[in-house]
Amino acid sequence: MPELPEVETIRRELALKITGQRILQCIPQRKDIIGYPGRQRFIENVLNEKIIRITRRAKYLILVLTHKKQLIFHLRLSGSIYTRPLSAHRERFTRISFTLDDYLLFFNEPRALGRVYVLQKNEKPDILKGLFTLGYEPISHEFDYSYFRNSIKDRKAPIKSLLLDQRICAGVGNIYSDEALFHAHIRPKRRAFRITRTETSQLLTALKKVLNKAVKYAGTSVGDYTRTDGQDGNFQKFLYVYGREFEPCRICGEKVKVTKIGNRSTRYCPKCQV
DNA sequence: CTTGTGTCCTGTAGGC
DNA sequence: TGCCTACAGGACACAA
Repeated sequence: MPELPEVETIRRELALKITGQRILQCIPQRKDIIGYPGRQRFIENVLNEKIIRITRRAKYLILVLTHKKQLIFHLRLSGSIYTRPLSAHRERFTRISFTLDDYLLFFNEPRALGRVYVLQKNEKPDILKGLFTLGYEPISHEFDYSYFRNSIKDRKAPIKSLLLDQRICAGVGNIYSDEALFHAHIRPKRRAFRITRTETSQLLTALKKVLNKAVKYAGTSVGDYTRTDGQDGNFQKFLYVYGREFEPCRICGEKVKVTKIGNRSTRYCPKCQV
């Protein structure tokens, strides 16, 4: 499940290889992989453009092309992006591939929910409105106490749901929301308006710490995520609750519990988190 | 506007 | 062994 740290890791690794490369060919293997525009226009817009730089916004990976076009990937649940030698063959779950000057670029997505988009300069299609309504990223300096406090203080939704809300915490997903709540000693079902100022500040710190550390360790490899070279990330060694249901809490030994919040499985320690 | 629920999609794990 | 169901996950549509 690629969240901010995983996408950032992919961005860094990809940037070293494909910055400056030209897109010579593009082969969508599944019609629904292209989110915008239609298949024909997508291919026309991308062909023969050069990759100027690679950026990231929340969980969106953005290749900035010549003419200020943007080639945007969203990996959703199980997407991965790889470079391969030009001689390589497409893989089982390759949904779209690009031939560059020196590499093939594969977008693999077993669940087929990931999408790729290409935008002309200043284009903001409705289908990508998630990208244009993002809040601040918790690792940014704009994501400070007053921003966070104001975003949650009058809300009665469970705090976990607000951490997953991309309009508030851009880039946070299921792994890091559970981990941050653990480190802040807050139960995920707590109604946001019941979180005290002190706890808000603990949660803010925990979010920043967990995400920065996960970036440093090249993300968390559980399930489908691997890096662009096929190596695993390393943050899974530092998980306290995610993926540890029924195991003893690393702090107090209590059995880690799992529950559902808004259809999302959620792990927490009933003793460490209040 | 807010909140909660269902849907998309498909491989895999678990039950029988 | 093999079939069936539930589940995982992020984003979004939709209802109340």
